[in-house]
Amino acid sequence: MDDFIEHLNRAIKRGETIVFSSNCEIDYKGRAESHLPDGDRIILIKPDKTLLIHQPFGSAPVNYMKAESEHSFVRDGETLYMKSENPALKEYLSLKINKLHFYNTARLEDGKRIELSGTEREMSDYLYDNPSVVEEGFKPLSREEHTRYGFIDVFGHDKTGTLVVVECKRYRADLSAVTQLRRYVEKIKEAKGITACRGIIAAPEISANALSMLNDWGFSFRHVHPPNRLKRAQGQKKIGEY
Amino acid sequence: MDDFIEHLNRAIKRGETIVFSSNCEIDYKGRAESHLPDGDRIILIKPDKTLLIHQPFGSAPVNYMKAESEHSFVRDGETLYMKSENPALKEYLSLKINKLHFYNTARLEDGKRIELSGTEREMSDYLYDNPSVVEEGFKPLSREEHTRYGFIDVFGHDKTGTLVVVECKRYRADLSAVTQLRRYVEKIKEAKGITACRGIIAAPEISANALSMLNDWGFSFRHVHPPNRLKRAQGQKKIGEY
DNA sequence: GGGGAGAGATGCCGC
DNA sequence: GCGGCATTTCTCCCC
Repeated sequence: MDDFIEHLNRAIKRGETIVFSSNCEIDYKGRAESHLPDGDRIILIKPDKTLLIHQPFGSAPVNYMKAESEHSFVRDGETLYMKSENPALKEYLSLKINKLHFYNTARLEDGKRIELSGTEREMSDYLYDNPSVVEEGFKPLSREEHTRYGFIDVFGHDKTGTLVVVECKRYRADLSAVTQLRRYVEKIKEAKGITACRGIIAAPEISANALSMLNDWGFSFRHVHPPNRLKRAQGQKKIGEY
Repeated sequence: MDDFIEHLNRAIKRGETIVFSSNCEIDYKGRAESHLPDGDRIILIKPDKTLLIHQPFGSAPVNYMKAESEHSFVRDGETLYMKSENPALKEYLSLKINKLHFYNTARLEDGKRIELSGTEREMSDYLYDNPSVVEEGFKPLSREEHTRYGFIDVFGHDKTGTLVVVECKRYRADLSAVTQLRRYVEKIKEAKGITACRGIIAAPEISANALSMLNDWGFSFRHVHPPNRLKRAQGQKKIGEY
């Protein structure tokens, strides 16, 4: 066991990535507090000292520690533990390893960042560049306009000169999207000292309750889909072509 | 390579958990669209057919597929791919494996669920059971009261009989917490046909802008910490005791 | 580092 | 399934 401990602690120090699977129990204390009784899990320690613990189901880690934490394998009698702490964040985690199923360490290198398309940001760019999609005669003035009470996706005026706030959602707009829009419209009215300012939600869908709230407050809904405009290298295979 | 493909495809079918590391390129198309150039990553396939792909930094997976997806290893000439699809969600992912660093498969069993303490729910329970923490003379009427415009954490009346809506936040309350509170207060006034209803944010902290907005609307802030009341088995070691 | 908001958010609970 | 919302949210961007 001591050789194993020594090997893994050295791998951590070297900045290697460590994956192992074990039957374990987990205690965590920090922003919240948790206990997880024994079961089989996958544990991942990254070079940036992020720790992730996954159960064999679900997308989200059941426990984790943020980057810049400190991890070490220690023994207490015949029992093996992995202890993690992040003193700066006052977060602590203890993993009691009942049985080790497998482990691997490797020096991994990855300097690339994901290119993502179909975001809300692209949607507001699209509306800024194609204002008639919002409505005939719409003239955009700014994107991502920052106010002290939040920032506005697209801001402009309609064909009559009335100011318009557009809030984009890439999926279904909900109640909070409507209250968010309302907050911006009120703030614009206050800041400009005017009483007329329209509000528009631009999204592919809106929930029934959100639509009803939207109508109550005199705002309107515009059916818009987020664009997909990911540029791929010439000749590269597209998904589904295999 | 064919033996490897056969081995992993069988492991998937058997409901084993698969972890491997490789230099790879990733394309995804579904709710959004993404491309990630070559780099070293960790890939995890769970028995519930969740797929997670991690770069050697950060907490969140760079790409993933939800549970109930279909995964298979295939070769195209001398190149190895892992393809995933979720027809129901119209999501597709392709992983081109340039070099395999290591892999493991194992049958993992875990029926336990995490016990978590320090949540907002516990905080509203605490205020419901200890109303004087909200303010002297506060009488709670309900918790998690569901309205068509959202549900209210704690609802009651003060010592003068005026209705009170309490919105809890386990960490720092922000602008959206205040607009959320406002939505409830307005809805209560409308539903009950009254003009007097107070609003209180109960949280350990509140941002300066949120506090200013809170004051603008005549609401108030109550400094409250979320309780930590995780019950541990008698005699079990607490964290930090090692 | 705080503030504000999006996310391919995920997960939970209620209807 | 949708709806509404918390999350040890995480991540990004801007001040």
